[in-house]
Amino acid sequence: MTPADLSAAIVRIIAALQADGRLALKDGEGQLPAEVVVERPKNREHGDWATNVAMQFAGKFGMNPRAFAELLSGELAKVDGVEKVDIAGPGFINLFVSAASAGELAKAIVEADAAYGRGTDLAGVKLNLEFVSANPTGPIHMGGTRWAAVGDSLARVFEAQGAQVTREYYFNDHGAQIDRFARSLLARAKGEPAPEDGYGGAYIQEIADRVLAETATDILSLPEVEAQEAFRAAGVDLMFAEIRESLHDFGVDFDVFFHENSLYESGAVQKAIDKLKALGHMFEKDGALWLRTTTFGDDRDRVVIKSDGEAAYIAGDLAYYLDKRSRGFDQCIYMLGADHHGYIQRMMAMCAAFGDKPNHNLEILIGQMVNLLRDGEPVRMSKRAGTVVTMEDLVEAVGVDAARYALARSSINSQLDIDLEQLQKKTNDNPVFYVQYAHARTKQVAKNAASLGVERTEFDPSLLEHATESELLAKLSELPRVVAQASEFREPHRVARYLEEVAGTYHRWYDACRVTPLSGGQVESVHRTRLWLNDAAGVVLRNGLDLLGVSAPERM
RNA sequence: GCCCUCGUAGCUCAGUGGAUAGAGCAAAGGCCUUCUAAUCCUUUGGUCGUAGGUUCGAUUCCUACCGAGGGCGCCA
Repeated sequence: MTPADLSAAIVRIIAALQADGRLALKDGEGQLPAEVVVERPKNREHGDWATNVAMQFAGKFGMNPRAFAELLSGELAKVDGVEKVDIAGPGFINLFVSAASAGELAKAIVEADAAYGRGTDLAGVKLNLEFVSANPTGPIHMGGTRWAAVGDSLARVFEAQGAQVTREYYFNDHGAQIDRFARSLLARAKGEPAPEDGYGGAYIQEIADRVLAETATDILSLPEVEAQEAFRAAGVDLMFAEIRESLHDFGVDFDVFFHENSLYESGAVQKAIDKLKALGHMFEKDGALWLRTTTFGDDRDRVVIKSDGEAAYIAGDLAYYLDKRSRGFDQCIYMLGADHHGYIQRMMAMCAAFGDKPNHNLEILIGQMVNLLRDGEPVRMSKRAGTVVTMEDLVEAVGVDAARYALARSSINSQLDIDLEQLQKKTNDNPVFYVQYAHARTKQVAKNAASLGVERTEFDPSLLEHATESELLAKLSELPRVVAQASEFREPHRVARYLEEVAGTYHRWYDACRVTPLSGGQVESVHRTRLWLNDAAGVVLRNGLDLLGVSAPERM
């Protein structure tokens, strides 16, 4: 009996009561949702599970919540595995299930193994998830690192719901930003200081040196313009290779690296503009070509082709969106930093102008900034001074697992403070180790069990009657719902928070219940049965860590 | 001025209408001749920014205000 089972039972009961006329929806009330919320009550004395379904739906049937609860509870009490049903307060229905029916879950999880926690909410959906997308002017900084961790984890969560996900990285290697990068390389190669608006830092020196070493011609003897172009071309390649390598080492591999320029070279930008013209959403003014985004809720119209004939940034976005759609993606999700929140309206307007559905075909997730601290003091970062803390710096300081976990365990709506000093000094206090240790413990317990002859040769769930076993089973039952919610709300941090709860519940169980008998003791049914529960906890911890891209070590 | 996000324990953060608001860290104390003590247990710690409103019920939804960060280009 899991909460999902109980929820389904309640839905069935309501349908049956409607069928035999004991319940009737009031006029004007639509149909009821397919599932009802069954949760662990905060106070365990209230029961194993509780639902507020009576308070929510009684009105729709023209009843008061208590009476509705009475009607439901009579039927619920007949459900197999339900031991007792209480009604409390304004109409809470509190359910008590037998240890045997609750314990069945342990075996089910072990047998489902990697499939436990997966769902079908997004079965058959083709999703495009674009994240990081930093231009190759330097290494990935903390902001990009956060999106790499969160984005990849979100992709994994979507995949766990059956979606076919393409991880995509959009970049540009031309333009003002890149010019600054190229000028900085050139200046450094000549031994000059970084340009006023350029980039500093050791990586500029490294790239400049490598460009000089790996290029046959003597770049520095070329005319200024040609030299800069040589540094741009070679420097971008080297920088981008480094970025890809950093991401790969971070456990994030993109399916598509999309080059903005390809949209211009293929004529896709012109096609997108033509399409919008045909739809009547373009107009000319002051020598420029505009998209009338105000028709679709933007607060001002947007220039697509500037009066000097050059394309504005949004021109690429128009074509890029159409390209994604033409590749068969029903949903295109963009993860952007808070400094891009002003894009949302124009992007949604663009989506609507093409006749698509904003917030469905196009979805934008805005993530807040990462603040770096050192001993509680903000670290001032400057691209020019080269004091930017990068993905590699973070990984070097705390390792991939701790870095990904620290970045993925908080809501993207919140600014995140990362204190390098603290993470370096107190790695043992990092929550990721708490979770990983719990997983390692399940493995070592299983190993010890095997060596002492405790095997999963029998399973008697009625023996899982200790309070900590009830708690552990209840917690393990939540994984499918947590993953589904993480997917629905685009919030992978829910998985991390859940794992911390699982780890705590597991540790408490471990403290109270032994899988192997004390020395000299006989191996009994309860030991063999508990091994199933131990292994089930291991499966849940491993599956959850997988969703975060964090390793599940066998021992620590 | 307008727009977005945030404001919850000393710190970092969970909690998108339910019962007595949680975790980790920090502080104080307690358990290893028994499967991993990176675990566990106890204690201390709160005007959920402020003020209204919506309702059976609000940390959660609405409004205003205060505070923090970000954004309001024919830049990319």
